[in-house]
Amino acid sequence: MDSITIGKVAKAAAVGIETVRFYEREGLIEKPPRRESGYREYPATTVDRVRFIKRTKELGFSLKEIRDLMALRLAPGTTCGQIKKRAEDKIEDIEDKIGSLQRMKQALRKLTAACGGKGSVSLCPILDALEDGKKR
Amino acid sequence: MDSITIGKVAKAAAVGIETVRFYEREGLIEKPPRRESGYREYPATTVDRVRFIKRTKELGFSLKEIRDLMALRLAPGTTCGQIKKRAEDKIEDIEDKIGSLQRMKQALRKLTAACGGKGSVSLCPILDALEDGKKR
DNA sequence: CTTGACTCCGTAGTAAGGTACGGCCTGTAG
DNA sequence: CTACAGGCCGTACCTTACTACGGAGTCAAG
Repeated sequence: MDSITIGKVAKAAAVGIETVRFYEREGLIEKPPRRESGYREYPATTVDRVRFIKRTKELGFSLKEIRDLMALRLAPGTTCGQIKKRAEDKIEDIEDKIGSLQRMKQALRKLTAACGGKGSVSLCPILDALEDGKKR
Repeated sequence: MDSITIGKVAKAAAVGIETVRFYEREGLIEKPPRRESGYREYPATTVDRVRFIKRTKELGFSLKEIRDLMALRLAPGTTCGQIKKRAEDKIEDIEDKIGSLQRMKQALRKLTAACGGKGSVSLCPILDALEDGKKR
């Protein structure tokens, strides 16, 4: 008897019970067999699967991408290179996001640099610059 | 007669009409006076306001933060320094996000470096590492 | 005057990733 | 045997920032 209940899975993987049920609904984990009572009976490996999801999510993959990744793992003929490609694509995604954030930061830096911080809002160069568009 | 309809505001600010109505509902722009027919009559300055929202959003502020910012602008006694503080706080937010993304990227880099890209998925060091937790 | 573009409103849906609720049934320790 | 913890289900709700829809009334050009 190595089957465990949903509560144990959740606890072991450090997620909520509702999250496990949610992942099941979303097709991220297999529908487990049930007891007579309807209770889910998970194999111990489900914990690993949930942890996999959790870690992969932390690397910036969406649940959809994770589902794809797992399907890929099961598909016959998938090579390691295909997985690597996903990871490399994700690195690019992340780099794009970083670039975008850095541009935001630069723009904000310029604004704060222009603002001495003194005086009333009506003269604030930050608000001024944001509102520009036509006047001034 | 310098009042304009919602369509003109939307077009001039390059947003959808629904967006303008949405901003009104959300308290980001004033409720404009109406014609007999119910049509909104915007002062031309509304375009600047919508543009302000748009630009500020592009710098990473949420609509809620933008609402606060605008309230601050109207509040008596607000200093330019308070606005500057918001901008500086936002820079910090952004830096945090960048840091988090950089950590993700590093982790992904390590994974892809470990993977030659050859062989079947069952041996993929990427999937392996993500699943670890206990086995291996 | 007619036509077609514009606007009105309220409600609902979208994506993402869960979280919560309520009412009921089950499992188990003491 | 009795609590009480744990699990079941379906549905609704959360956040953010919109976007869409339907059916109606209105405006302006020709």
